[in-house]
Amino acid sequence: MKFEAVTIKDIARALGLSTSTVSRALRDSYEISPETKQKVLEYSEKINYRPNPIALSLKEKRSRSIGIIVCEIANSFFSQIINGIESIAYDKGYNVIISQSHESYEREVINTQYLASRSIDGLLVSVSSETQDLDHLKNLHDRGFPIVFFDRIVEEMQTHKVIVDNFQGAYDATEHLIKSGYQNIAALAGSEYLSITKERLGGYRKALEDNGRKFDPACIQHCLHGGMLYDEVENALTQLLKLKTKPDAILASADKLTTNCLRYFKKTKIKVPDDVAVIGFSNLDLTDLLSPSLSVVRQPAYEMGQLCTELLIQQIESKRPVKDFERRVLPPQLFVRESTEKCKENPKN
Amino acid sequence: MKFEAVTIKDIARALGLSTSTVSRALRDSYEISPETKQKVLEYSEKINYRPNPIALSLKEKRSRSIGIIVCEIANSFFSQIINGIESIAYDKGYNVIISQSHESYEREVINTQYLASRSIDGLLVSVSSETQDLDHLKNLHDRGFPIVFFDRIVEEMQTHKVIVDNFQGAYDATEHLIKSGYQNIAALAGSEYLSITKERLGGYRKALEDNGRKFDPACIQHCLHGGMLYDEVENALTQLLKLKTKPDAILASADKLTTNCLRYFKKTKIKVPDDVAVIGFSNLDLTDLLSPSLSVVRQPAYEMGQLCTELLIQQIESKRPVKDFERRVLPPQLFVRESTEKCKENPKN
DNA sequence: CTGAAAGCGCTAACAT
DNA sequence: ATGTTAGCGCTTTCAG
Repeated sequence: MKFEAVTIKDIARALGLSTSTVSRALRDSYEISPETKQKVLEYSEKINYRPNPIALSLKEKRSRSIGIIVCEIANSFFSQIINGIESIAYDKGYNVIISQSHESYEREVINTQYLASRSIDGLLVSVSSETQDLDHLKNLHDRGFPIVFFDRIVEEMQTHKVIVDNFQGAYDATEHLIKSGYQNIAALAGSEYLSITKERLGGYRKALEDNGRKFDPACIQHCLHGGMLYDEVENALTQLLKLKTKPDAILASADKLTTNCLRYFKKTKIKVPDDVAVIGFSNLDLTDLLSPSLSVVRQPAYEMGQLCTELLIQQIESKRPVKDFERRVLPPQLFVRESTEKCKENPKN
Repeated sequence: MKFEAVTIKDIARALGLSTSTVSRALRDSYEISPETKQKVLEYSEKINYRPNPIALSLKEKRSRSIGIIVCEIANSFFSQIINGIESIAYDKGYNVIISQSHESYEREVINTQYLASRSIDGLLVSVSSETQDLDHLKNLHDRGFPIVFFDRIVEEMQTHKVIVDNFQGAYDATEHLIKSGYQNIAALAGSEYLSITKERLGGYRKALEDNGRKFDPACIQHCLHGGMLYDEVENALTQLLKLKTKPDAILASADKLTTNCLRYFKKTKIKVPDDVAVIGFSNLDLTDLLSPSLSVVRQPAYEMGQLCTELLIQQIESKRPVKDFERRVLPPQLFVRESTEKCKENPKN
């Protein structure tokens, strides 16, 4: 069942004008007499005329839509990012087409190709946990297709990039743990391939070293699927808790890692923060409701979404090829709550 | 910076053929000789030819994209619904364009018009809390535009509708509270305009009456924004707690109502479930992590998304106008957890 | 000031 | 088996 819309031709026929006159009248061209304009405007208003954007796209060779590739929209951080993206996109007359990789490299490739073939004007990408090979993106990029990376970026490609200062976020969190008196701080990290993982572990390590602690790689466990699967988190934590120097604090470096970490501790009746403290990167809106309330490093997700969209649209609309790519680094925020508070018997040192 | 893609014309020129021959070869038409096909296929493979979907859309008068209108994607229920929608849409070669009303009627109207003008082939709608006037949707629907409602439906329009059995969900939750020994069960409800609110309150009332309790309208408070604003929830609860028969249990009828309700109790140091029990409609993935863990009525969101998308695409692709509209009602699931467990001193009766 | 015609990429009816 | 042409809706020269 097709939905037949009114066209410029219908207006022309009804008013005894040519399509070009109608077109010009609608765009308020100076070449059209006021009376004709008046007539055209009135009539198209009456029949509720709307230009066909597809015809426009064909002509202008642009679709006014942008694609987004994220791992999962059912994730606070990404849904907040998407809110930011949409707010700018709609303002500028673009619509957005969202696709999810579910942390699968294969799906990321398929989605990229699908989006690219759907005539989007540009792409906002946060790569999947599994992604190592970047040909699917490089191909597009090499042909001049606008791509902006956010959050999980890729150093090998020259594009705009928007991230949070992951190093600093992890540094602050780790230092907070140290200052609160925790001795053995382990890291529950995401995929080793991800930029964010490397950056966060970098900050973790530096904070330890700056505070005279020794950095031990054994205190790091990676979860390839970024904590999306409960089992990988359980395995990782089991490993960590088996260490000779048993951790008394965990730094979880992503949303799902953090929540699945809490889930594991709840399941195994390990008390937070009495037995082990937990701080995580998280944009959950509910961290205050958990019990104990959760200490987190929070990212300005909405702003990140806005910023990368602005950069992308700017590039799409730029007259000449963009050569100067920006790397915008936003500050994370540390929220200290109960999950990293030493119990009263052992006050902070 | 435009991104110039390869067209059928380039292939034709390179191979000394006409565009129609190339077009036919690509679509494997029987009229084309095997040799020509071979050549065309090879060459287009080589230069990585992709048909321009916009040109196709213009020709076929369909865009192979569907629009979604929801209040908020940063809401578990809706992000799960969207996952379900995407899974089917991508399978069938459609892409989805999501827009958020943020519970504002005005934005819903703007988004509807925007989407409609972007040549989508159909629309999946869950109306905003504020929506009463339906002209923006009726206009489209009257012109034969495919619309499917889900979750927050609208009785005045003859379309496919996919919902959960809200009446039953609320009935079960209320009965569970009664059976657990709670005496004064109040309802924290969403906007009075919404179908789901009416259905859920219907179930609440019936369960009370079936169990010999009297139904008191004073025990219901509505939040126009569905709990999106903390203040409206705080006000509503303050009212409820002032009642002469102070509630010992709350039935919250939506995700945000539930979480903001917990937030209020946490803030005011009201103990759940000792001072007051809480059960809510919620699709949060974290209800088990809350403390006390939260009893909920959960909706099969993913399946709802899949189902409404199937119905929509079926209607879009139907040869003749669809007259028989379906109303699919999926079962909700009750999960009993700690937030509605009477403390040990007063065991269940 | 207005109209005719071409063209965006593709398909299909109509030649040949 | 292949080519020519028209047309999808719209804008934009180019001609009056």
